[in-house]
Amino acid sequence: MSSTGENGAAEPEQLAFIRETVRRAKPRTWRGAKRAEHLPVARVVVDKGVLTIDKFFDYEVPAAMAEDAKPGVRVRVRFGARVVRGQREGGELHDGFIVARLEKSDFPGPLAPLAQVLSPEPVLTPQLLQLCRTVADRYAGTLADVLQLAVPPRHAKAEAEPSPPPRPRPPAPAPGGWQRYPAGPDFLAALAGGGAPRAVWAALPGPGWPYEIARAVASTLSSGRGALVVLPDGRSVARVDQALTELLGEGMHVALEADLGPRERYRRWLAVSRGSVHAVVGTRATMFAPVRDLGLVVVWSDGDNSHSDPRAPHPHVREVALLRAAEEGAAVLLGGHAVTVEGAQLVSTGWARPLVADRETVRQVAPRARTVTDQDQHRDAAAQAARLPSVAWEAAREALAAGHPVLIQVPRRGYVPRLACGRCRTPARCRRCEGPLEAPSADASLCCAWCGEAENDWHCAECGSFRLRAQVVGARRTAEELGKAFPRIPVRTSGRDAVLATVPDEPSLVISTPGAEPLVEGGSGYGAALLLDGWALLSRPDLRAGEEALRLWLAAAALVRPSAEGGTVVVVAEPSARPVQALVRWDPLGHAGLERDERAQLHFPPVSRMASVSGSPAAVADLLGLIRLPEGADVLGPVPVPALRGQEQERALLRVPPGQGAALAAALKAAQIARIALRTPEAVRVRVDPTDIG
DNA sequence: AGCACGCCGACT
DNA sequence: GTCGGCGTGCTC
Repeated sequence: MSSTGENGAAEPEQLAFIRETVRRAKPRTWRGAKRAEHLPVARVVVDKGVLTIDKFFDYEVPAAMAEDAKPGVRVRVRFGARVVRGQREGGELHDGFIVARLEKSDFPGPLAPLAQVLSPEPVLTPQLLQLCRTVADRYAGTLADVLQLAVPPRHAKAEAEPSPPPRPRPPAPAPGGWQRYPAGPDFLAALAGGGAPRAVWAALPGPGWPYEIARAVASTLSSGRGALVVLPDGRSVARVDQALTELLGEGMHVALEADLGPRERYRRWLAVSRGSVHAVVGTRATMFAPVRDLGLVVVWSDGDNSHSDPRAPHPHVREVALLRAAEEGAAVLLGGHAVTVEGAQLVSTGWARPLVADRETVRQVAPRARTVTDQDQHRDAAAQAARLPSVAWEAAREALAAGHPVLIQVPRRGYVPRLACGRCRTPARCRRCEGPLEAPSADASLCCAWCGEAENDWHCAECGSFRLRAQVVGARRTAEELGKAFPRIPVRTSGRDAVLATVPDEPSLVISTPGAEPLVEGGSGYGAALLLDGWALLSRPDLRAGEEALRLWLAAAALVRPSAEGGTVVVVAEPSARPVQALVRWDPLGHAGLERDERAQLHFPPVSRMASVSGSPAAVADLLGLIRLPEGADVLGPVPVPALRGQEQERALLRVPPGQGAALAAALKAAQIARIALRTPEAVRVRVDPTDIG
């Protein structure tokens, strides 16, 4: 029954036909069929998350499947059968993977036979299974859920194609741009020598970082091991893909972009799984790519939210990388222009070494950064028309006069508080529930976006001012206003729906939301960057607001020419704020270290570990009543949170001291299982490492 | 989740 | 006696 997977030379049409037949045909029941003589039991992970709560199920291997039913292959099994008049009947067909072949089962009852081996391709390797198990445990999730993230859907045509033969290992590359980092050449040498160094890398500004990543990959390949690079978006994947092709030529690596289409994606994934390719670059799902003999894991810009998977149990690429490196003995390179608090934590515990340039090099390569508050006098009439502080206006004018484009970063609408104090920028909040205030129409009175309570005589809780400042001005209107202020200078915008890849190196205004900044053609960089409305980023009600603001600023500033070539960054924000200071000094590691120390004192993650539990008040209370928390755990809340689909919602945060993260996850999982057994109807959502802690 | 088995009250 | 209430437990 392995027709679709045989390496035969069937024509495409024929394969399509076979696939259709397989899908429609009702698999045999195999009742009374001969069973396999050797290892007649297949242990199966059934793809049915919640209700089977992470148990394996044993099935009998019919003799006809003895060859194909290897560990790692996809199978279909009947599950939930009942006995009618002494005979087993029915049971729903479910997909699953064989995890082991056994001589006998420890299940006391009679085993049902496997219904079907979908394909003889062993896609779930022992290492991948182990990784998924570890990730599921880390996030209090089920193995089946993680498998769905880790193993791409099968594509029969792609599977029928042979993968190319493996290429010989390349020679170790020269250090190149790594020479700019004192510890860089040694790091590469360790990779080439088969070692597993671990580093947190504060990448210098400029277009070099994809090439540094490519050299780290090439060094690892030269040791005969494989490498994995995970980036937050398709644009950065394309840049590293390009750098790898330049350094290693075609065929040494594959890129797993999201927009490939299922067939090409699976074809490339199979090339990795079959060992024909040893280097992979891609977005978050790439973290699970079954690279053989893994020597290096690279995560670029680990503070980027795209590294957090939106699907349960929400694993984060950085955490999977660390778990995987530990399991497979691989090196780790956690890089970005910014450094996350988690990165600083790895450095402070000594688990990873910092990979940073010395101050002198940073001064040479980084643009000059200036700060300005937006209350500064708009002396210049043109600057006033553009709503720009005059310092920013001057910087833009100089860069344009020198013949270079100017980048203007504008926070995305909806990313920031809707209304804030006109004097001190403190977000306007509801007096009853702390929700954000909003003005439904231009002249209507204020009301709370969460609880709807009207607010008729607002004044600032911090400074007492009665003046409100409206929402951040979006990219579109900024473009219009700047266009008037700089007549005859082309204005281009790049944003979520229409991202510009590059702009020419000529005078123009490039207005962009964070993450959509175009590169300047020729790799030379912008003459200046204006980072507008910094107050809005800094005042977000989020634990990570400062870290995130700095990350977005550094990403934009990294595209600007060095100060020696006149490159200037102007950030419109309170000059004394810590992220603003870190931008001026270009000291991301120092900033992350300070944030880490502060979080440690406040018992916040990542030093402590947290999980959130949310759902109806009754369901949350129920789970909190059942859970047996580890020593030293705190329960914060529950507190009401904005209603979901009209249902009242609460959320509690659970917090454990360092080293108790695994115990917390285990306790959460046990409590979830207990709840299902008690058949409490309403679901609770459990999230380890919640991202939106106010 | 479904869907069986199991141990106590009012019916033909 | 026995039909059926849904509490409890299982699904290989």
